Amino acid sequence: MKNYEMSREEKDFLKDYDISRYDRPSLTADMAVFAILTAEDATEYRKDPRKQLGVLMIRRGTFPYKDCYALPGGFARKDESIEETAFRELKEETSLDSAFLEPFGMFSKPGRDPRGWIISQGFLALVDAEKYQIRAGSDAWEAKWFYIDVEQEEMKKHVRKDSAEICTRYCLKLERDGEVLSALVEERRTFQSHHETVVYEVLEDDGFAFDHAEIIIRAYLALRDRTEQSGRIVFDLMPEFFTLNTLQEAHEIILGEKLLTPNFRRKMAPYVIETDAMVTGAGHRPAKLFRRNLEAFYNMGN
Amino acid sequence: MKNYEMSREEKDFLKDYDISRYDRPSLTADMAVFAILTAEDATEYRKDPRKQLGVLMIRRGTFPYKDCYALPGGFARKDESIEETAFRELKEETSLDSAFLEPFGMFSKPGRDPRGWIISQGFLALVDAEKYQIRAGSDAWEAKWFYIDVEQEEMKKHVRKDSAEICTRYCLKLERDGEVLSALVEERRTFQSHHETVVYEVLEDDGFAFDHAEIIIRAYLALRDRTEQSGRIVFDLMPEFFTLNTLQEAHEIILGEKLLTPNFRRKMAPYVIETDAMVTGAGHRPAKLFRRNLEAFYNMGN
DNA sequence: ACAAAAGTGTTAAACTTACACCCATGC
DNA sequence: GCATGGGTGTAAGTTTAACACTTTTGT
Repeated sequence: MKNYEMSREEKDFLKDYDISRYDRPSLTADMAVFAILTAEDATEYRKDPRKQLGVLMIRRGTFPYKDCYALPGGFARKDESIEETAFRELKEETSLDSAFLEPFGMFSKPGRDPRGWIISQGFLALVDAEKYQIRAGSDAWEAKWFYIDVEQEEMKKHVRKDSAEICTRYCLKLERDGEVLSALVEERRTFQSHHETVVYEVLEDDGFAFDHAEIIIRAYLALRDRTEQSGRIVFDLMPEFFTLNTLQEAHEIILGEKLLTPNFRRKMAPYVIETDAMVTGAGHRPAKLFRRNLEAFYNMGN
Repeated sequence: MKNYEMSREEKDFLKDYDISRYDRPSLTADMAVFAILTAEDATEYRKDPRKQLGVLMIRRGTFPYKDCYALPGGFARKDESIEETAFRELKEETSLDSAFLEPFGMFSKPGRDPRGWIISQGFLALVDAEKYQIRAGSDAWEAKWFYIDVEQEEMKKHVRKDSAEICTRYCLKLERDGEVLSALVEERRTFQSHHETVVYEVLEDDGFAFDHAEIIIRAYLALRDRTEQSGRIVFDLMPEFFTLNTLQEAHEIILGEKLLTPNFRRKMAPYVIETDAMVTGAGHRPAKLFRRNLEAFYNMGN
């Protein structure tokens, strides 16, 4: 873009260029904000409170999907990139001003929004829930953490000579204060002449606005994928100082399986630095607090 | 979406809803189509022709960026998803009707297109070049394979107490029939309070339309990443029957390094099936032809 | 014969997995 | 004392990396 000189002719062309001749979509950013929440169970003697994955939802105060829950998000402006839209809207709607944000998918199925042609860039966002107390909603909206639970069910494998289809159903359930949202999302993974296409479809939906049930499932799968791959992403759910067991818990919650502590610690050792601080008063041996080892993060790439 | 019943009130709201009140971008899909090309060197006695990574470019016949080269791509229509746009445009502009297509990024920097607010979904596309002979262009455009070469230069690491920045410069060079396009793209990877943001900037540009130099670099990096991770993606560059050495060559070209043959073969063994066919007449020992083992591909996920 | 590429076997080092075990605290 | 979570060591199994070597062709 630097060395390109526009000719007189080209300038004239652009002056007369009317972009509104063509149909255009509206563009939005939707953020799936995850955090590790402590369940509000009765805390038994000496027993640590159970933790769970949470996702941030906003109750819609206006049509369409009034009173349904939607992901935080909003319309892009002309003078900003879509990443800037995501940051701005996150701050406006939830007062979160710093978070890990990563695009994970574009949602553009015709008919996904009853207001018209509206496409959305989905962002995966991770925050430390303790640090950010979500401001309660104004008249227009109300932000609220839901506990999220995803049940995965392998449906069927159609295998033929030169193609195959694998269907998986994800049963999504959000819950908080007696309020329950649920949905059933099907994933069809098709292999044809050896390459793969993935399609998602919402089969049932109770309480979600737009196609946000699908967006949440795909954000959750993206989070799980990234956690399996490197585990680095999980640090974005942690506060500045944390115990290795908290970190392990976060991994276990996302992956949905127990990990072996000694192995987990060895794997994480390069990414953390021990501090002198301890967590005491928990009814059992105090835990050392660690912090991120920044060097390990940026030395990865070589 | 299934179980949601619209109220009378909501229907009225939508009837009066005028989406054109807000600014809207135009939406395009741009495809970085890669293939392994055989260099047109003089073929020496008994020596296999050198191969190289190629990318498909289209010479622009109209303003803006007339006579520059752009990625194949085009505007989205109201009644299709962005994936459908990508397939349709690829077919229209290059006659490629089957390819691996994967979204790898959204490009929405303000000012990236002089015609106005135009955003683009980038797709990585891989094809077997031998199978698809690109049709020569009409008056409006001309599709052409370029040899692509990317030189990577680590610039600097600014490391401070709680943040770090790593700059890398990618020197992009496309070449074919004496025609040369080149660009210099800088990547700034910033670690702040332990999470990472990546920004790209085109520093120099000679012959590319729009921000397509950046799109090509990011597509290339996506391809390299996916190759490092699983290697499965490389099969999309292969014809139906191929030798293991061809496959290894493709890996080496993408990764930019030599691999050890015995190890490579062991790694690929589960994904390929031996056939009876052979490649003869090459002036050296004939090579067995293999084909993909479909089962291995879809069994990955469990 | 021999250059070029095709293809195999063998070993050491690195990493992963599994399990057994001890430690420190608050009630 | 003891339940609960915090924390370490060690051995077996698996994967990866490196290298040395044999085979088969066309001219």
